Amino acid sequence: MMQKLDGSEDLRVHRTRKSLEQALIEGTVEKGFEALTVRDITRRAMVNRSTFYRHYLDKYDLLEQHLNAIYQGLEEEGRIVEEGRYEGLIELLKQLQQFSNFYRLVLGTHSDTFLSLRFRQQTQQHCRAYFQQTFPEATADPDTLPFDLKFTTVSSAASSALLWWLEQERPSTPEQFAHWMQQIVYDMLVPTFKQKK
Amino acid sequence: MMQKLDGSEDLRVHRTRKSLEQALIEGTVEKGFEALTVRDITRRAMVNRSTFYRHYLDKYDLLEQHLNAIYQGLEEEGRIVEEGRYEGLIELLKQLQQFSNFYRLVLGTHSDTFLSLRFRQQTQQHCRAYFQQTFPEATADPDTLPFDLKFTTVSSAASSALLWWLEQERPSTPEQFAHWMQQIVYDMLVPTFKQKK
DNA sequence: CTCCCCCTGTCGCATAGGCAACACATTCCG
DNA sequence: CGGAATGTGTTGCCTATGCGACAGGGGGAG
Repeated sequence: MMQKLDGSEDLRVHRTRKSLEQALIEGTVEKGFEALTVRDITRRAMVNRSTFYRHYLDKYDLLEQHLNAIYQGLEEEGRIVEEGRYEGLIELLKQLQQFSNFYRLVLGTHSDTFLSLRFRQQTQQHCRAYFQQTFPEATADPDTLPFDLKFTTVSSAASSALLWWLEQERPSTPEQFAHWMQQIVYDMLVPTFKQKK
Repeated sequence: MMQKLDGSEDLRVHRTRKSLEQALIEGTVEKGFEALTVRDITRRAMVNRSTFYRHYLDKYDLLEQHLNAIYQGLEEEGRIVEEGRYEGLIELLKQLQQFSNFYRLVLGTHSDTFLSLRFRQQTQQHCRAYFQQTFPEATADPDTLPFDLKFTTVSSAASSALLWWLEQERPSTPEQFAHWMQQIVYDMLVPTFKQKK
């Protein structure tokens, strides 16, 4: 068996997954997510179809895992709220910007209902994890505003901000926008939690 | 042993070679061919360095094989001179156009001497093979203009035309330019060979 | 209805490619 | 000068991936 538990993957694995994600994005832009078949994806990625199934259950699973991966930088770099430290967020924005065609499809109002639903779920889930990690004390404390309430409003605001940014004609740089997002989130959180220190 | 002699490669082989060619092109554009190391190429291609050496002797070999591959469509599709049949040429032009940064470096007057020399050699070699195949009778016939003379002038003209096209600010479409090239080559060849029929 | 075509998942076997280590050359810096 | 750092080629072993075949499942046209 010998499961690899450390983060260092075999280079082949890394390359295969990246190719498939790339092919998913391009294919979705070209003919839409629902019309896209596993064969389409693997042909484009130059990966054998059987290999696809060694990594993913189906195209939905691929999408989900890809969206998960998008956020990992955020969690690793962390600490949006602290001074000037949001490299993770900037990485995320760069990824979104690079394939903005795709993510506009995923996020946008005209999107496939499945896709947009899934994306919002992912967004919320990751925001939740992030905030629980950043403010562990807030989760349990009954005196403050209910954690779930605060979390819901913040992640909703963040989603809207992202969507707004993606749909701009000439979007500002990831760095600039990251700064704005940081400010928004900061302003929302400070009144609730900051004074406790 | 069991050498694969048919054209159908293992998908992995195809993918690996494509990745390495792509990395060569991008790397050359970014930091120049001479400054580029094998490590650079393999890192960018997400291919292990040892795998590189299973396919190529060194970066020069990679370049040479890549340039060879570029022309294969020409030889397979063939028949530039015949009516409207130059799909191979169009494919070639599309490739050149897609990475015109790179090929301008390779072809251009300011290019690295090794690169430009190698490219011109390749061009001549493929032109020669092509013409020998298209006009097999001309090679031996002592009555016509010497084959080598004709071939030299034609391939030189073709190289200049290609370079001209690559250096245009707003180049015409591959289809349009292919048509022009066909006309040039046709006009050069017809007086010599066509009347023999 | 059947036939045909393309899709999905899954399998066993063959192999290309990853990894780690090697000797050796080179540059560069104290 | 000497050694750290980085590059080139090469090797042996292990494994992810390709290939081909399979059963099963829609749909579309006769």
